[in-house]
Amino acid sequence: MGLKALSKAKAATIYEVARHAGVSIATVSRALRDSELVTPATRERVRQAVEALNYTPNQLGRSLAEGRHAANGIVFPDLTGPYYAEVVLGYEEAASELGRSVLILATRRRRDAEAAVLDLAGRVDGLAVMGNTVDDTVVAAIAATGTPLVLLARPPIDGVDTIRTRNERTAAVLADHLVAHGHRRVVFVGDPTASPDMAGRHAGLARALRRHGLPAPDVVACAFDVEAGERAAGRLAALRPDAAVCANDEVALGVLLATGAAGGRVPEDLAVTGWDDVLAARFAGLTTVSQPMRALGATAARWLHARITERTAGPGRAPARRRVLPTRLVVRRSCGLHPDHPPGGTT
Amino acid sequence: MGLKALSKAKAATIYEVARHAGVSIATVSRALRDSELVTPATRERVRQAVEALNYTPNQLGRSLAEGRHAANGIVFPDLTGPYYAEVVLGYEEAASELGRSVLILATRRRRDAEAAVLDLAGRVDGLAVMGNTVDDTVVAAIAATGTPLVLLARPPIDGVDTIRTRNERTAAVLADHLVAHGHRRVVFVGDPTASPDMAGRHAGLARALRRHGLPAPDVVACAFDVEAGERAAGRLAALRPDAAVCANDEVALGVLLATGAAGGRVPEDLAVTGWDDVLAARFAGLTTVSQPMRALGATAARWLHARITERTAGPGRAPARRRVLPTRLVVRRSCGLHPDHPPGGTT
DNA sequence: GTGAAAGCGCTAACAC
DNA sequence: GTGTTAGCGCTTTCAC
Repeated sequence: MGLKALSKAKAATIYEVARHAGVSIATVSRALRDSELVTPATRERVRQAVEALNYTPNQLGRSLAEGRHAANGIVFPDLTGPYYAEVVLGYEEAASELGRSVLILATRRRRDAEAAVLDLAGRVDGLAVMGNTVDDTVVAAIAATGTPLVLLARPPIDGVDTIRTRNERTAAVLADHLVAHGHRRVVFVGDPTASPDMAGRHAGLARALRRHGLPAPDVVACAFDVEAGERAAGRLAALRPDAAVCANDEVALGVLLATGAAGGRVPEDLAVTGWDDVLAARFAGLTTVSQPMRALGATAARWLHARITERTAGPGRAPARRRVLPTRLVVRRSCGLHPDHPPGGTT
Repeated sequence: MGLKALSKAKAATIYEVARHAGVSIATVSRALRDSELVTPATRERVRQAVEALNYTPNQLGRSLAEGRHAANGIVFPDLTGPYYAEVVLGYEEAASELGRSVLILATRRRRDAEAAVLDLAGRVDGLAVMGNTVDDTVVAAIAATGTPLVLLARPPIDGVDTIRTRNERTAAVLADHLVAHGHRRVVFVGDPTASPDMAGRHAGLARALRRHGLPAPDVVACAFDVEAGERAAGRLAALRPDAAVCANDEVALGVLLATGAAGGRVPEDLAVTGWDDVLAARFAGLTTVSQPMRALGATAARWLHARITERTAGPGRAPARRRVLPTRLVVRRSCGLHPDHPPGGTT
């Protein structure tokens, strides 16, 4: 409404294209999509008008008329570290192959995560929600509106699809491995209450130790980054453990760093393991667990697509799906010296 | 149109809320936003109706009416490795603080990147486009529609805001450092033509070497991941260099791995440097360059916001902005042994 | 094959 | 303070 209205370039609309081409907006719309119902000559006129006016259809108008967003959302806590980035990447890749845009939302560092997620839900046809972001009431509210949802790495909710990665069982395998190395005093470094994944890792560890007749692991609570791991190392050392099973690789790398700085040797004085198999784990010789993060995201996108299309075309709603993706122990030298895994090996 | 229409939960609209609350849709709309223009009693009735119907406003309708998307887009090649993830994170954080959703688009592995970017442009109020994604004609076409744009890590285009990180100058500093270590035969591992960033790193290196009276660096072309670096190591060794300046950390880590596997020692037999300062660089003792990736993304989001708001409120269009963010050499042991930087130091 | 017109869900004048 | 109504840009019957 100011003076220099000219300076505000205004995107062309379908009306201007229609006028420029001497046809109706319906014809323009058809020429841009229906293909076969328009004369080649007309189509060409429209094409030229589009070109001349540098026209790009406004997706809002289109989506509103079509009753769909052609977009999916994904909610995750953060994007630091490769874990979430990989999941998002897998999701984006699969979604865009299915012709859908992707909206992202990081909840960490956000006071109004709940409102943001609800808002996001109003902008998409389907939504993936990761572990530690918003609580079940929010998820349930969204599900109740009919928006297809898939839960990633979090406990199932009635009627909602869920995909997780194997935590308990692989944690138990890891524990068996540590026990085979002769480690007896095992400590869990991380916060079992912070997310379902963490709870599962801790539970699997405890279960396996008990099976071996060993006491439950002490827990050194800490956040999930390298610095937290470094800080936790002191409290950890006070417990005089044989092995530190860390909640993820970042924490394990922090423990590695701090232990080295304090003159301790890994694995001779302390075995250390992580989770995720980030790139740095390879260079630190860290024993860890690799997860199919890309597949997690891609599966979510495909399931959502199925749900979205079944809403309009399908014979009704299929029952909620559940899937647990396998994880794999990656043995390197930080868990103890192996004859068959020479130190420095990078698997 | 099927039989079981019931099974297709339909999101409530503002009309149903209005009917349920016994008011008009305008009142509902106001109660949901205007605040002060509605009686507390009315507001409460509306609130209850919203709750009862589990109503979430459809953002399409809202945005169409308001003439804005309240969303920003960002286009990047990929999300593997921390580089882009960090940029995207910084962007998302800043954008969501400004009340905008974020749409992402990865162009790698996409045959129709151009169409996808144009489509994205129609879904947002502003768009950030990173280095190696689509070419200038696409960018120019979008700019011509009036959609605010900011270019990241790519050469400026007339009238479009651009933010880059310092490549040439820091590459020269790195080169000086290598020369000070006594290295004379320096090879660039990477593809200078692959992106503006890479071109700048190569150019800065060449310039500094020339200044020292040394020949221009040989180039071992390679892609940008660890495996590419490992494969490049053979061709690299054939050149018998003193130092390998790698295009990024992934490549450098690949060279490190392959050199070690072949029995070579770093830095005694070969100095190696990277770029980006990924987490693994710290554990590999890799000399590298750290970039303010988060700030890159955040700045982009803020500039876009300013452009978007000036479109409707401002006194006209401000001239295109340019910014180069500083980068910093991170010296570790892979570039040569320092008295003041003991091997194993992690800066 | 093409045009006219009715919405899609919402906001914002403009009345009352 | 609240209701009516005219769009926002597009798709899609329904006529011609």
